[in-house]
Parts: sequence; structure tokens; C-alpha cells
Amino acid sequence: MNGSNQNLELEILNAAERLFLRKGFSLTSTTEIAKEAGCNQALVHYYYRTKEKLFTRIYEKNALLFLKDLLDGNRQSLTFEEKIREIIEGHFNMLIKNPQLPLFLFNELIMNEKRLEILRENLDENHPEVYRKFENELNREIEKGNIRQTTLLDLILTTFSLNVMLFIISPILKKAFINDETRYREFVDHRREENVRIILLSLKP
Amino acid sequence: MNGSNQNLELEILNAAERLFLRKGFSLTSTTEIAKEAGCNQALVHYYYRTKEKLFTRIYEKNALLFLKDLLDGNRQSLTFEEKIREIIEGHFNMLIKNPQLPLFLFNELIMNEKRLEILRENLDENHPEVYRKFENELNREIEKGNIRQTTLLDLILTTFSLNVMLFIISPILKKAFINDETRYREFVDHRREENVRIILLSLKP
DNA sequence: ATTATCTATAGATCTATAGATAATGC
DNA sequence: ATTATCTATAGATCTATAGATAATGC
Repeated sequence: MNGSNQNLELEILNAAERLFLRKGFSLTSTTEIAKEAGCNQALVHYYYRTKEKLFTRIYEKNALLFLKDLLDGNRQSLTFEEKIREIIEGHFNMLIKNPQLPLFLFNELIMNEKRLEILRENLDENHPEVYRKFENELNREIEKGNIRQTTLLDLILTTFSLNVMLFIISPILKKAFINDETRYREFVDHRREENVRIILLSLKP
Repeated sequence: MNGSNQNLELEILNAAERLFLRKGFSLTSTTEIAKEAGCNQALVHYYYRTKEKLFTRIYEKNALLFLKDLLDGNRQSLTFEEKIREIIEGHFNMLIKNPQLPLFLFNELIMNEKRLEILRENLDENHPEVYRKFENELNREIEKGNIRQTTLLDLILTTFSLNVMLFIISPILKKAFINDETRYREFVDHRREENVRIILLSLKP
């Protein structure tokens, strides 16, 4: 309903994104999307044909957002440890901007197996070289004895776990433990540092 | 459809639980529950009145299962470190038995704020003493200098994150990284040990 | 008599499309 | 002419209930 309607097609896409992210595919109706976009329900189908197609488009966009620059390695002349810190913090900060993203992606993936393909494609398309490059670096550091024996998968999973779960659990945190908005933000900052610390510690030989 | 129908009321509850856990509230219809239970759709409402009431009952049961003995401290004469290991592994093993639990609980919570109350009640009812007791122990260990300065919330969140995320992400893991079932189970065992290791390390002064 | 089970249906969605009308680009 | 927008509606759900029939407990 914002953006003064001069481009309804886009308005519908944005309305759909807001609603899908908040309530998921099955609880969001095209009627509701139309209402949120400020048009009638037929228009939603005129532009995007089916609810499924509209959803898939939004899911793809967000899967990309979630996976891109996960290991974005073009942070030049840093030590390996600094690089890891950058990656963890970068990922964490992306989550601050998009806190509903992980639950949305994981959940819709469970509800419809087709969506796994979208995630997988995005993984395949975007990263193989970046991955390989980072994995090589990791292995070099292990050989040098700077970090202990481990795998890229373990490192990614640990980072993912610590970073993502904070935001998945945040509704509970906010209402049951940290009701104050300022204290919540302080806690989030604290956890960013904590996660970096935990991961770096876990890599020590 | 199992259990040879002598108790349809229970059969319906079980069918509903299976479906709700797999597909969530909104994608599961009472018609489908009836079919899965091997009866007609009216019976579902006869026994449980509304879909919402039926769902709430199942949600409560699973919230309890998820939260109970999280810190169950009656593991007698162990050192604090051994106790922490027991807690982490106990939690992890509960997740192995109920891998769909976390995503189900978190997701339905987002979809309907009312469900937060159920989680909160379960937290309040079950734990205050156990929490306090464990927190005291934690603080004593900190004073003694055996572990570094930290809080119970941080410790719980870290444990939660590392343990739970593995199972949330496991569909992706299975289809995109570890296709072989045996290797997947090995990886799960490996992560249990890894999580214990990471958490214990993070507590060192 | 009471409880369990079934059939049938009202009423409320919701998605997708057909067909009419208005706006825009030549 | 073509594209955008609207109204109206078909057809497919789905939940909840009414009312009939079967099974069970005295």
C-alpha cells in the first residue's frame, strides 16, 4: 500500500514478500496479498499466474540472499583468523537485517520438498570456487599447525548454528527473558562477539 | 491406521500428531487426519471439538517433551564438567529421537503468537528450581576459577544452537552433502562429540 | 439411555479464470 | 491495439455441526 501504486506489479511482489515471510505460504492468500498491495485479487494472478509461481520467485530471491557471500573471500590481506572473524560477523550482520529469513527458508523447505532444489541450485551456482578456495586455505592452516584438524563442513555448520539459532529463538528470548528492546540489542551484540570467540577457540590446535 | 482401532479417540490423536509434526497446522486438514486415523471426518470434531483444540493439545505435549529435563540435574556425583557433558549429550539424544520437534515448535510459534504462552508456561512450571540450582553451581565454578565468567543464558543458548541446528538443517545436509544414510549417522555422532568439545572449550578460563 | 460412529450439508474460505471496461501507446 | 485493471463466478477445498443409526452398558 506504499509506493503510490505507479507500479502495481512490483507492489504486489513486495506485499507478497512481506506476507510470505511473516506467515508462510499456506497461511497467506492471494486475496490478502491483493489487499496489502491495494488492488483486487485477480491482478495478483494476472501478473504472476499462480500463487506457487509468485512464492517460488520470492523464495529464490531470499535463498540467494541467505547463501550469497557466506564465505565471500575477497577480503584481501587479512590473516586467516581475521578472515574467519569477518565471515562470522558478516553472516551475523546479514541475519540482523533479515531475522525472519532462516525460519522462513527452513520451514517452507520442510513443507515442500521441491524447494530444496532451489536452495541446492543456489548453492551450486554461487559458490564452488569460493568454497574450494576457502577450503584450501583452511587445509593449509591445518598443515601449518595453526588450527586443529577439522573440515570446512564442520566449521560452516558451527558458524551457522551459533549465528542462526539466536534469531530463530529471538521471539522466545524477547518475550520470556529479555523484554527490554535496548537490552535485547545489547545481548545480540554480545552474542556476535561470543560466537566469534567460541569458534576461534574451537579452532585452536 | 495402526493399533487396530479399538480406541479411535487415541488413534485420531496419534494421526494428528504425525501429520501436524510433518506438515504443520495449516497444511493439515481434519479430513486428512480422519483418513490417516481410519475414520470419518466428523469424528475428529466429535472427540476434539475444533482443529485448534486438537492442535494445541499436541503442541503442549511436544513443548513439554522439548523443554523437560533440559537441565535435569539429578545426575548425582559427577564433576561439573561431566555434568555439562551429560546435559549436552542428553539434549542431543532427545533430538535424535525427535528431529522434527524444534522446527515444528518454532515455526508454529511464529505463525500464531498464542503458542508462545504454551512454551512459556512449560518453562515456568517445570524448571525454576532446577534452573536456580544449576545456576548456583555454575556461579560457584566461576568463583573457584574453574570456568570463565559467563551466564546460564549464554551457556544454554550455545548448547541449544549447536545441538538444534544440526537437526533443522539435516534435510539439506542429507540431500546436498551427505547422501549416504550410514555416513549421515556417523556425522551425527561426530557432531555430538564436537558440540561437547566446543562448549567445554568455550568455558575454559 | 448413553456413547460412538456415520452421512450429509451449510457456510466460509480460497485459487484461478472469463469477460467487461478503462488506460496507454501508437 | 495492447495492456492494465475490475467484477463476477466456477469449482475445489475445508471446518463445524445437525441428525440418523449402530454399539455398549446397565
